[in-house]
Parts: sequence; C-alpha cells; structure tokens
Amino acid sequence: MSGKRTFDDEKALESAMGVFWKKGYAGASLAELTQSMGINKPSMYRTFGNKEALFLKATQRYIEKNAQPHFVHLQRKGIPLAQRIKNYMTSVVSEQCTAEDPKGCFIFLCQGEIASGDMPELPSNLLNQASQKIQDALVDIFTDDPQAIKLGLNTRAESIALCIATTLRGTASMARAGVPLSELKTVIEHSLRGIGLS
Amino acid sequence: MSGKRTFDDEKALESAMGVFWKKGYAGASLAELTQSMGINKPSMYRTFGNKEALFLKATQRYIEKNAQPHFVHLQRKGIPLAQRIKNYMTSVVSEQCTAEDPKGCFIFLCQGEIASGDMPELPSNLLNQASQKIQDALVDIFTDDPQAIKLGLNTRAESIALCIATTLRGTASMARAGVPLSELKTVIEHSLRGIGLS
DNA sequence: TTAAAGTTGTACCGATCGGTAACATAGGTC
DNA sequence: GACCTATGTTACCGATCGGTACAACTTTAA
Repeated sequence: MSGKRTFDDEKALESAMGVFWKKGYAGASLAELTQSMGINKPSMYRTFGNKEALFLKATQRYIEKNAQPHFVHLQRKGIPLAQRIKNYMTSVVSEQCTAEDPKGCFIFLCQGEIASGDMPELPSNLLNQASQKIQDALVDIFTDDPQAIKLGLNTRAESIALCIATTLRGTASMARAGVPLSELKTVIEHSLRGIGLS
Repeated sequence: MSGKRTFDDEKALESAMGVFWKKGYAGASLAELTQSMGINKPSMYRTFGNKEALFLKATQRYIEKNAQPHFVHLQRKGIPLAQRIKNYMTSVVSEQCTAEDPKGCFIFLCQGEIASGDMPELPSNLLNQASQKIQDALVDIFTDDPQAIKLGLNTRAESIALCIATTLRGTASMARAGVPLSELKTVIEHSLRGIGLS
C-alpha cells in the first residue's frame, strides 16, 4: 500500500498543468488537481510543496514543452522569412485549437489573472517573463534577420513583434471560444499582409 | 437607520460591474462585491436576487453602456469606410486601455471563463451572444456598405470581421497586461493594412 | 530482527465561500 | 396612533477552500 512512490511525478505534473490550463490558478481547486493527478493531497504537498509551487512547475513545464518548441520555426535555415513567421504562427494557433480540452494558451490565459490581484508574485513574474520572451524572440528576428533588414522591417521590429503577439493572443481567445483552426488560419494570412510579409 | 433604501441601485450595479471586470465571475466574492457596492449581503440579495442575477445585470449594463456605444462609429454617415473602422477600433482599444483599473474587455475576459465550466448557463449565453453581436455588426458593414462592395470586401466579409474581432481580443489581452494605448494604436494600423483598408 | 525513513489514506484544521433567518428600526397609509 | 411593508444589521448555515497532523504500512539498511 505504501513505502515506495506509486505515481509518476511527470505524469502528475502534466495532469495538473491540464487543470490549470482549463481553470486558471485560482479556479483550480486542490480537490480537482489531486483527483486529476491520481494522488491525494498529502502526496501532492510532499512532492511539489504547495499549490503555488505546483503551479510554478506546471507553468515551467508548459513553457518548455508547449511554448518553446514553436520557436524552432523562426530559426529554421533555408526558409524565407515570411514563411518562417507563417509557420511559427500556424504552429502556435494549431496548438491553441487542437488541445483537446482547455483550448487557448496557458500563458495568456493565466497572465490575464494577474490583473485580478489574486496571483502570487512568483507565478506572476514567471508568466510575465514568458510572454515577454515570446515578444523578444520576434523582435530579435525582425532586428537581425537579413531578409527583414532588406525589407526595412528592422526599423519597426518592436511594432511588428507586438502585432504578431497581439494576433496570437487574439487567436488564443478565439480558440477558447470555439472558433476552429480553419478560420483562424485566414486571420494569420491577414495579419501577415498587414505587416508586409505576403 | 432603515425604512427607505439608502443606496442607489444603479451606482451599486456599476460598482459590482467593476469588481466582475477585475476578477471575473467566479473570482469575485460576495464579500468584495458588497463592500464595493457599499451595501451588505441581504440588501444585495433582496435587490438583485443572487450572484448569478447580479452578474447578468452587470453584464447587460456593460454591454449597453460600454460596448454598444462604440458601434456608432461604424454607421456614422459621410465618413469613408476605412476611417469608420479605424475610429471604431480606436474607440474600443482606448477604453480597453483607459479603464482606470480593470483594463481589458469585460466580455472577452468573462467569456474566457466559460471554457472552465464554472459559469452558469444564462451568463454564458449572454456573453456568447454579446461577442457574437460584435462580430455580426462587422459582418453587416462589410456585406452591405457600398464602399466595401466596391472594394470587393463583401465577398469575404466574415473573414474580415473575424480578423477585426480577433485583433480586438488581442488588444484587450495586451491592455490587461499593461501595454499602453500608444503602442496598441500601431497594432490597429497594421490590422487595417492586412484587411486592405489603408 | 529491528530501527529508520518514506509513502499512503483518513480525518481534521481555521478561513472563506454563496446564501439566509431573525430582529430592530424606519417610512407610508389609513 | 396602529399597522404593514421595506430596509439595515448581525449572526449564522452547510459546503468548500488551501493546508496538515497522524497513524498504518512498506521498503531499505543495519
């Protein structure tokens, strides 16, 4: 019955991430979290610390496993800038739509909770950093990429990065409201046209 | 001490709306709501019914007083289509940014809560209808407006409406994260370019 | 064989949740 | 003045919140 751990930390953390993704930080109750993780509360507290620490680890996991992977599309060699941006955005929006249940974006969703004042400081900082990192990656591309420079996009790199990031927040909201991927793909096309990349 | 009502229903409702705007439906506690409204719980229950009914009334108030007024920019006579759309979007984004405290958009914010499953049916329906109405108003413009027809935008009216609505959801999210109006105005410009309206 | 360390399950903690019963007080009507 | 209705205040309800003490049990190491 006991003596050795009977559950997988990683699988439990993934389940918790799913609950936070669906409910947000404050909205996810320990009862629902632990039930989804297949463990009881004492096991959770011993393994992860407390709700805040669990959320921090779940957020880090989301960043590494769900958010970061999209960045490879931005840096892939031998592909035109416009196509790289489009691949990146399509990759992000696809996940926003295909996630079986909690549609949308974990980071954007939970960052919206910060303004309510109920989010502890550490998670707030992590979420802010994560969303900032997304924008920074885009700024870097438009600042340094030879094609971007040739197109003159480097002079308004931050503006363009903000446009793309804003569009992705919009699609996350739309995806959570049930709009299908097929329709959001046309939003990507229009967004690219607005920037001057199509 | 009592006998006649000592508070203004409308002012109390406005205060409640502010709390829901900041905290969402589930996140707003009755203690915080009633304190902000300047009344105690029994007065609230007598006047508005319960938390769900209060939220419904607060949502309707937001729609009428905060969301609907922006629509006038879409139908003002004697102004070019592109300018009307720009005025509308600027008006919306300005409010998303200037709202002193709960920045963002009440409707989009609370609609995101529906996916968590904790929102009762009636408020869910109202929020869905409200956001649908925004999109429908845009579809109508691009379908019927003479200038839109001349530009050929009527053939993809729904696509364009979705783009604009998505952009406004993105700016709402950005505004809530603290991005200032000045930066979001450039997002509007780019969005209009993507549609072919500048 | 025995002690130490680690894990599980239950049962519980104080605080807060949405919602209400009960009572004292006030105004309007006759 | 008598009466009814409406209001404000307090104190409380059961349920759930995040978090924990404790005992039963299993493994490891001595």
